[in-house]
Amino acid sequence: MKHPSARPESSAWANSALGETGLERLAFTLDRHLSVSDQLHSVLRRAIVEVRLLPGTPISENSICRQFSVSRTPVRTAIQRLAEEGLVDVFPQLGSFVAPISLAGLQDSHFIRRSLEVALLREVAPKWTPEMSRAMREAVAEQERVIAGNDPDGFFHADEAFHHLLGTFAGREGVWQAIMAAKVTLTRFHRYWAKPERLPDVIREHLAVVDALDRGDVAGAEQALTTHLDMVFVIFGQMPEDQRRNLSL
Amino acid sequence: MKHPSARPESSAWANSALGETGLERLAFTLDRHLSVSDQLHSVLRRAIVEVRLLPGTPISENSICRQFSVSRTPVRTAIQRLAEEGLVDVFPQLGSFVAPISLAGLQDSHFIRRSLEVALLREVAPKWTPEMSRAMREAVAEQERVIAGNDPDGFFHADEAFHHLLGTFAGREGVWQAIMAAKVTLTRFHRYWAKPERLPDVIREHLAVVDALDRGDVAGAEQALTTHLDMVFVIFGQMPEDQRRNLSL
DNA sequence: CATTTGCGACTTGTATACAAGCATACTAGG
DNA sequence: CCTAGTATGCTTGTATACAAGTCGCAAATG
Repeated sequence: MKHPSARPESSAWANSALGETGLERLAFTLDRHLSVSDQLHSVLRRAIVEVRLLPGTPISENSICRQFSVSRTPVRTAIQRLAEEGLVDVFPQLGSFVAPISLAGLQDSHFIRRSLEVALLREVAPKWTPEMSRAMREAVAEQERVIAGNDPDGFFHADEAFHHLLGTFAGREGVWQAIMAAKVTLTRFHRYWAKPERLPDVIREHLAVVDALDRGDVAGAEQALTTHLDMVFVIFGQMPEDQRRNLSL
Repeated sequence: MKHPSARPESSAWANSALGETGLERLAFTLDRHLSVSDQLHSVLRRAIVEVRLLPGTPISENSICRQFSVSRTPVRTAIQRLAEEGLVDVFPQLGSFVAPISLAGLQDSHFIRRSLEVALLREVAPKWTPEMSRAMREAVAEQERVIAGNDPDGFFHADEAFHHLLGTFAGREGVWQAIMAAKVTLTRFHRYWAKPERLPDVIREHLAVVDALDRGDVAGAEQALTTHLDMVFVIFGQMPEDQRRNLSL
């Protein structure tokens, strides 16, 4: 057995064959005045979440050392943090690999995210104010602007900002951070298989939530938010077989 | 300024004055065949969660090195993991300290835990079976047995087992693990200020949930679970002022 | 006497060397 | 040709040395 985890033999290995580890694109000059491990953690995390590093890609400590001209210690620190977040699987004496996007993980991630966001919504609804409505509609407007610019990175950011407002309005920033941590797997999936043609629907679904809140229709808002979030499974169902193989299911 | 965090000048410092760091009781011979960092992480985590190490206690890497006769590397690894879990605050060039139990953290921890457990309950209720009922009542019976034996450690374990069943019945083990991670702050609080006289009430509240589920009364079960979990704030309100000072509020 | 300045003992961050295990490729033998 | 054993290069885990920053106390200075 190669190693305990199911590792896709797909393009991840091809990538690692031609380049160093598929990280050669991560050109990033780091500031030696700040913590090296923090910067490495940030760079690697973004690369994994944005699926520029496919699931199963080997993460060689030494390769990263050579690439950034630092010692193994801060690299190890960064990888250990990623492992703690569930983004990297470490197999002693074998290697470290970008964690797979499992169906089970996706379901757990979705369940937690949906439960917590609905709970936030229920807290916010009774205190709903016109200012909140304006702020959320502004966030949606920002999304529309970004769609026009064809900027996927910007859209994900704007989408996150919209949902973040729920946490802000509820006065529970800590809960939002927990949501962010839990929905990482979900985010990776969306980044991996996002369809631009769905973006207008996202806009509509977001507006449906705000409309219901404006009407004071708590149940309707909850329903709208739930169906919006559950769309990920519709998207998943539309994913062709060969695309699924790059995930571990 | 000593360091950026609010550190209580309470018994934590007294402890660190007389002993090494208050860790001298952590007599624990570790197995050199297993990962040293894993074992240290486990030992320290238990000590913090069970509040044998009070909030604010300094965690000196070198002290732990001397105590267990290992190098700083695995000690650092363990502490970094604890920092990632929010159990330790690390201040570069200053020191590492057992994280305070803040009121905000307590509220977030409670909110997440309650939201997720209620969500699990809603999933389980429609598929409720007599076998599930029996399993939960057995868990409660175990708690009653442990109460008689005056074993606080055992009670917390049995209590956790009861709630764990919800995750098991829902078939969402990953969600339960997230709950476990989120409710750490809550657990620390309960361990710090648990009153034996409340234990019979816990039994009753648990049974109320099971009774409602047996009746097919989903709303009632949800209500029972919510009030049970919300009891932590009643307990908090009963805590005398001088006891609160050991927490950072 | 009050203030400041420098020394020393701590802290965490980083660099490097060594130990131990696993997978693969190669070689010798059947 | 096939198989078994070995050698080599990889991986992570651990140990140790050094760098850089912070705090506190003590001594020197105004």
